[in-house]
Amino acid sequence: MYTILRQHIEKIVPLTNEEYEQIQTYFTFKKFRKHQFVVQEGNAVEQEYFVLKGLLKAFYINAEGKDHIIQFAMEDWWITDYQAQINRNPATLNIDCIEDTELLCITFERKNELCQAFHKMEHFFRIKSAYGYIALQQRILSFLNNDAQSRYTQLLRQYPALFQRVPKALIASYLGVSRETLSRF
Amino acid sequence: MYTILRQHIEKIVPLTNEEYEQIQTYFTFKKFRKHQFVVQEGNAVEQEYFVLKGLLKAFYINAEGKDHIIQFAMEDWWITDYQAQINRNPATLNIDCIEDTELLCITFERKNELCQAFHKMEHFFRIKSAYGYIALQQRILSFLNNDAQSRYTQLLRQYPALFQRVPKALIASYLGVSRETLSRF
DNA sequence: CGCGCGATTGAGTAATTTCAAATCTAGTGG
DNA sequence: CCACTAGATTTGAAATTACTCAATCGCGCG
Repeated sequence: MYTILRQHIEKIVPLTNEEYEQIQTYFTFKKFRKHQFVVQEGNAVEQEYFVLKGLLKAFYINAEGKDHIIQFAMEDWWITDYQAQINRNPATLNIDCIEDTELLCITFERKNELCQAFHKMEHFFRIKSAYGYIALQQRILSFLNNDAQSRYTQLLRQYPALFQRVPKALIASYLGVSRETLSRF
Repeated sequence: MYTILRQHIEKIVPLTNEEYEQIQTYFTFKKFRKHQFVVQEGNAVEQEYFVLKGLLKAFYINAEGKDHIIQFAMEDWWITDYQAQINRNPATLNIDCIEDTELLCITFERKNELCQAFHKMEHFFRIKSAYGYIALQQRILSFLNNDAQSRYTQLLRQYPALFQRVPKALIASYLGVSRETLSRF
């Protein structure tokens, strides 16, 4: 079922009912509760996740024990430790749930099989990756170009929904600013 | 022939001679000289570029006229203003040659046709994009996690070749540091 | 009421920027 | 061989930005 996944895919490639029927079978459903970890540093990363409902963060904990948020993911977003997954390394990131969350999960192998079986899906993921790449370029640009304050207002403009759901300390971590500095904006 | 392109693709998908023969025809060859622009802000971005030889930089010029380097590209790398290309917008980036450069060029449409005709190539570009995405995540992480100095030494470790070919002012621009600060490391 | 979490405020400190000037280097022409 | 120039790099000093640490505030919930 999961019409949210179907709609998400169909933004890029149209699907017949039969195709979607098939595609769906590559995914498994899983529920997580607030504060629960989906990926944990040091462990193998088998799956990639599509968010049906809820909110997660991916973060890195550095040598001094400080954490930096690399990515949020809410409904309609994909998330995992891609670096670890592709290279078959243990995770360097942690991913946990900021809210109760429902995910569709697909393993690296199953995703490859899916792409092999459906050229359409290979296309879909190629385009998705390209959009992801562009989004990260924009984020890098905002590091290069803007000071903390304008990164903040820019994020506020781009994802107002996030600010309703996430404590400001996490926003600060995502922007690379201390929470004190952020609260002075 | 362009064996560098073939080898580059074959790091991810094996090709028969006939396949490569075909694939090659989707690209056109073009030479640029040092300081020449490949993409210019405000213009349409038709092509994506694969570097056979030489060195380029992609940069953004902000309202105050300062420029920030988003990407370097040397042999074996792909470059264009992806944001502009995918969304059919005028370029917001500039790309110019730091050295005399030889490129293989492919238009957005031809790349799509190539991916349509060769599932293998769609796969290739999906994997390439994923690696690109990961690399940008790492770069963001180094903005979040490290101060300017350790970003510098990290880059030095990762791409020593770059430092032989690029003036330090450009490295500074890439790292988001003033050239004066960089020269004090 | 009081606890706990998130957010804010203040003060001192560290990192980086800016602007200006000095130095270095490679290439050119006399 | 030398003087000269343009570009790149370095250095100095003041100003700015953001950080850290510590304390305080505000609010919802048991």
